[in-house]
Amino acid sequence: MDDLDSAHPAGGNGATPRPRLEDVAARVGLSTASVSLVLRNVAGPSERTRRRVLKAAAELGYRPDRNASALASRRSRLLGVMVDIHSPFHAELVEHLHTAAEEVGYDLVLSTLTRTRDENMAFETLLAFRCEALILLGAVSPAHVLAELDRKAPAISVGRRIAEADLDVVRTADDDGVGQIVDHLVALGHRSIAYVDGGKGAIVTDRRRGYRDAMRRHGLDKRIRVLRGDITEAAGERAGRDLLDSGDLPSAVVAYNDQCAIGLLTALRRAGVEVPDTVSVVGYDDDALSRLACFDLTTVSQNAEEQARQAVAAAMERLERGRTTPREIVLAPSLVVRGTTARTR
Amino acid sequence: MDDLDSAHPAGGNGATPRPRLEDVAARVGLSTASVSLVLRNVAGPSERTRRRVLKAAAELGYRPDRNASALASRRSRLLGVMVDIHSPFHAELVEHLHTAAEEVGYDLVLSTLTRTRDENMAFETLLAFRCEALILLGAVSPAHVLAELDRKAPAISVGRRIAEADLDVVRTADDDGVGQIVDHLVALGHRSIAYVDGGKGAIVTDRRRGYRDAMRRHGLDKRIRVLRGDITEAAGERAGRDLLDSGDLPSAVVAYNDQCAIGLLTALRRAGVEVPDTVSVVGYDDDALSRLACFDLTTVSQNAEEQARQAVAAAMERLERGRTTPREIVLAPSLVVRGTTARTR
DNA sequence: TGACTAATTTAGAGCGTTTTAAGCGCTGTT
DNA sequence: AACAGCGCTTAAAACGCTCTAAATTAGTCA
Repeated sequence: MDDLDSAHPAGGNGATPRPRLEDVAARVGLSTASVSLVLRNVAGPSERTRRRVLKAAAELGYRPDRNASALASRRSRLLGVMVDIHSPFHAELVEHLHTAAEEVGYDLVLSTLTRTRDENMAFETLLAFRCEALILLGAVSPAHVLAELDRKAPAISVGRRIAEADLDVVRTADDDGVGQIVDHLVALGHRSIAYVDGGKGAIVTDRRRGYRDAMRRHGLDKRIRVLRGDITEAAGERAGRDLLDSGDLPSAVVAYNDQCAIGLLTALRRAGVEVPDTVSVVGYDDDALSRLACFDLTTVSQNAEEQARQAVAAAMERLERGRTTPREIVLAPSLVVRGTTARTR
Repeated sequence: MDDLDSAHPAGGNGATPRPRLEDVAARVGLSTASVSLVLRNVAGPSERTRRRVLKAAAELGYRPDRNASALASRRSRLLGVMVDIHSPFHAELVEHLHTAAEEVGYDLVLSTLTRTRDENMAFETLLAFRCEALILLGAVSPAHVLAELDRKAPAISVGRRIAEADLDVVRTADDDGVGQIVDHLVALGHRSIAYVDGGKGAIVTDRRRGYRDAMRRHGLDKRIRVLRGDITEAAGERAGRDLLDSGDLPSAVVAYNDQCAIGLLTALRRAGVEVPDTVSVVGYDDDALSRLACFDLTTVSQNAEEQARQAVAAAMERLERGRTTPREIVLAPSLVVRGTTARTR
């Protein structure tokens, strides 16, 4: 609207074109092949050549073109990651995926789920980038869709159990996690421990089972008490009110996740119930909320770093060592004791 | 480790190679040029040809190769976005950037900031992908670094005022936002309104100025009261205690951001001060926290959607209409009234 | 010195697209 | 008769890199 109207298709500003391999080569009087070798750190070129090439490249501000090199080498060295950009847990996973991928010489392409972008779109995007393997965080697509995707590029599902999955899965043992919570509470002297359920899905089932099994293990079969709940704060509040109304307050409550636990906490405190003095509360996920000083929630961490490492490792096995039979990697979650659990009085 | 050890460089599983343009062309007995035209929806090919090509492409499951097409067309149709993946506000921006970019036929590449990836790395990554323009969310690099980057590819800084910036900037008027808060409080009858400061930086200055100016505008010069604070919950708690200790509780407190406001809220409530009955509290940012039922914080929204739209629009002006002189786009933030503000008694 | 080997270097053919310019068999106009 | 134009199609040359195979140079030893 302001200045020259000459079409600037891809320049923006009248920038000089980026230097190419050829420009670097011309500058040192070598072939592009040699320059390519030096820049990729391949054995061959002499020490003297290396130095000269590196110097020239630096002077020119040369920056290799991913596209061209991917095309020529038939390797994109890209790992596609599907994430829910609103999830703090995914954020942490991505952080560790980055470092794990970097260590093996790969770069990440992120494709986010939004209100208008579903999982299929994310898959399309990642495939269009010619990612060599796909890491799917919290994928909810049916098993056969994932299996089909896996046929186009090795896919690894992180964080979700998939029955009869025909692809790699990396996850933590949710039943074990809840088991650890119950153990912790029992060790603190609690016997009357209630559980607020999640909505539905594989994870929900696993965590509930973890609660039941642990209670039985401690001989507390009769004290098993599962309240209806969901993954939201609101559901936690409702469960809290239900508990208060019942007139039979347990000494500890375990919630399906942190959000729900926080709702629960709010409801209890509002009613004048001291946490953890009167009732202990535990969540699950160790999300950012639980760390806030005003909640300081005891919870279970899903061990993002280890899950990320394993996911990348699984991708490498498929990509570089040709593994074809799917694997399921189940990690142990770890209890994070904070301020909402205390010894019974 | 399990099966065949034949190298599978980029296949993973023994997948059939992806169909190319040539395969589609062969299937309908046309040249790749025609197929390319049809697939890109370029005028020329006849209706009959279009149908046949589309059918064949669908049957083969053809998916164009971004790399090859970027290389050939010298246009990547990619917008690079630098984000802090841990920021909920960035998450929202990204969501809207996606839809805005899609509308103009561009795709997004995300490069995230982590503990081990600084802004320079993010820039490198985005440039290596040959992004046509860069959208930087909350960039803190010095102005000259950003200006230099802008020379390599049109760059747009979102959310941060940059003095003497030699690149496009999209942001909201922070002083105006705080001004709106003060107006709201005054309208509710408040006169004694304190402000808890942030740490340091351009935004902090703007918001503090907004507070001061608004107080003066309402003839409340004498009531101006700025407390030391920071961007954390802990800082908010400290400020809350300072306020309580001072023995001179204002009827309303405005905090630099939501985190700080929540700390403040916690400190006040813990001390038995009713919010909003005795003291009103306001935050800034409208982040996910403020919406939680247990806080229900009155705050100011930065209008992510509009900022995202403007950022993409600015990029398009540079890319497709050749604008070269930098612009600064300042949007008005909007007050979100929730439950922590009330009429004075 | 020449023959032979080892160490470097490079020509050139792709990679899967886009794009330019030319070509198809016509009709219509000078 | 020459040729410009029609609506469509296509051959072939890029794009910036990698990689194979072959060429060149340097080094060693009799």
